[in-house]
Amino acid sequence: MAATIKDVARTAGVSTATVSAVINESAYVSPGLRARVLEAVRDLGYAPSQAARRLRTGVSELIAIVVADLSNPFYARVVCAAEAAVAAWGFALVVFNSDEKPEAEKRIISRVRALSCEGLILVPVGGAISALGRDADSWRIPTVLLGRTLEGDGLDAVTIDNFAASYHATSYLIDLGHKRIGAITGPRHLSTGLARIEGMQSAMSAKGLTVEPRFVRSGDFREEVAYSAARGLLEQPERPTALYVANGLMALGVMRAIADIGLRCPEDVSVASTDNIPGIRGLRPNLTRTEHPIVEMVNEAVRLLVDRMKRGEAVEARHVVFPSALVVGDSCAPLRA
Amino acid sequence: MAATIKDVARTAGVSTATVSAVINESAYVSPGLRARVLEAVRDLGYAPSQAARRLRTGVSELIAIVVADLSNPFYARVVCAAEAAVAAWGFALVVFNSDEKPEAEKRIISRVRALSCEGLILVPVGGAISALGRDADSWRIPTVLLGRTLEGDGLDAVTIDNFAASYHATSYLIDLGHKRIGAITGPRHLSTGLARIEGMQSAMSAKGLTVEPRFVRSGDFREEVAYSAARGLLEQPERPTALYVANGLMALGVMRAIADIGLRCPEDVSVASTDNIPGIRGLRPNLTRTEHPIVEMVNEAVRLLVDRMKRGEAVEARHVVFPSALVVGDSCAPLRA
DNA sequence: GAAACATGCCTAACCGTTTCGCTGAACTTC
DNA sequence: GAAGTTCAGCGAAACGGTTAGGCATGTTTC
Repeated sequence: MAATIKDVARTAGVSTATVSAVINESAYVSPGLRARVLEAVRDLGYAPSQAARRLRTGVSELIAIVVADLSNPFYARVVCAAEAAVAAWGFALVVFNSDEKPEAEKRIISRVRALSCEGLILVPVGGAISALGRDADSWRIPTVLLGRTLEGDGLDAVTIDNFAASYHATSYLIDLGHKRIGAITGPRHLSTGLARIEGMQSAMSAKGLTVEPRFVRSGDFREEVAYSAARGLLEQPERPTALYVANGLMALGVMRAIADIGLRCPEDVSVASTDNIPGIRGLRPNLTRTEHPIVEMVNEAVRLLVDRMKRGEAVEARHVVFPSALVVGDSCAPLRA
Repeated sequence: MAATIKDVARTAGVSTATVSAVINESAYVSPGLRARVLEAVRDLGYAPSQAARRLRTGVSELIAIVVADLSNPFYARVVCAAEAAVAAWGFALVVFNSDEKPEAEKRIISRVRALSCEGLILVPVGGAISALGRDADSWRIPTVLLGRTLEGDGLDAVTIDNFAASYHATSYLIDLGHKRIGAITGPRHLSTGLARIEGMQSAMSAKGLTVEPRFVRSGDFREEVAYSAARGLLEQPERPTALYVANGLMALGVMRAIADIGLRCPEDVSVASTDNIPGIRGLRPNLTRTEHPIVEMVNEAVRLLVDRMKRGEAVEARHVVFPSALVVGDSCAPLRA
């Protein structure tokens, strides 16, 4: 078995209290003993049992993150950033994938509670609210929503301005002279999906244009469906001259579809999209897209979460919105007369 | 504070042992008492403390994964697959990123132990052995190595045949007539890095060719260094006509470098690489590469790990090697005379 | 020089479970 | 009806830490 504090105490010839004091630097210990203790710790490869410490002090050093689609490189980056952010606060990160399934999300959240995680970072898919427990008596794990919001939840949230992101990307296409602009959207039932649709439509009507339904296909934020949708869209007799794609993963599919059909980007069709995933920089042409400050978002989310963990339900729910920046590549060309 | 098992016992007028028996269904309890206990549980809103349970039973339902570079989409996929595999066995996954730093890896491993994770999936960077404790008396967490191996560790491992992968990719280039073949390699101190170098060299010498040192640059398996290395390599007065790149992330950088220099792939330079990351399919030209069966590998790793957790050190260390498949794209062209 | 205080470490109680061994009652068996 | 068997339920000892309180020392203060 692993070494315990008693083994260390015995080896160093001191009491467990002294070992504890050395480990936690919670009391003065003379240099001599201190050195002996540290040596014993090293020799035995001792690491304090988190379970015991938690039982006594009430702190588990676990924060859970539940993402909606771990196979999406965007969320993989989120997890990467979260691991770093959480580690900086002294926590370890438990990762779950709800795979966009509300039932899975519910199951996961009760599991998170059973594991006595101290906090929860949640990219919600919709099944969450009831699972989190809105009843007054049932205890809620401190939670921060990431990327997407829920209606009337009273939870802290960190998002980006999705409306502005798609508005800008679409405006950019319009300013290049495009009028027949199509879209591969995300699901309407997600706050991100909806806001990006609305942002695009707003940009269009602001310039007196309309979005033709036949130029719009709804995707699921994943690559394969977007690929087929793009093929369907672009193989019509009359096709849009530009496309707004609601996320990066779908943009990969769209670019592949364009190439497979034998069209050229940007000569035949301009493409702009939202969100940043690794691999998108490898695309040729270089995709014009709005990028999200993932690391900053996640850091802020963890900051809010840790604060909430400390202060409990006392504080009002906070909602931090990050701006996204338009990164101009060469996937968009002016409309040819 | 939350109710404890003692509160429940007192309320129901039974002992804590009985409450425990009811909760866990670990022993027969007469219907009458059982009902009283359940009622008390409901009234008090009692939920067992996982921490106490963990301390007592030693089961944490936690498996840790430590990857060498979480920002590499390849490992992000590994984590994704691991989450699913581990969940299927009833565990939750704690994710750590050693960021290719041996000291970080050491620190993380003692943390894994402190969290009383029951198993460890490790993509080692080298600092691991001592941290895992090779002394007979110090307790080792059940561990399976993934992707990379360590010398004489006696640990279970799941890898791919890196030698064969680079051998095949290189042979493919040679068969197209290329003779001046360059390489962007991984670090020699990693088993993957070394095996891929050796596989390439073997393929070359098997066909009577030699690898010219000036055509080789060593990378770090990341994009940026590979980008610069490729520029350096290809901007020489005399440049290689084909390039073997030791992983997918570096391939993204290389393709970007080729485009930025103004060369064309495959007309001016052919490229083949190893390993699969999402986003690589979006590349144009479509990259010729060897792909790894990530999901199968990870599933096998988890299977080995769970088995090891059950059987202890009794079993001999097992090493499972997966083959990789050459996926031919259009990033390689026959050498022009 | 005795009282008061500071220092440095130890002893032991406690956190909330699970679980082993035990008790006494009820039920068989001859 | 005494001895042996079951069996539901209990008491208490772990599990591995933290920490309040205590106890020898050594040092200051009048």
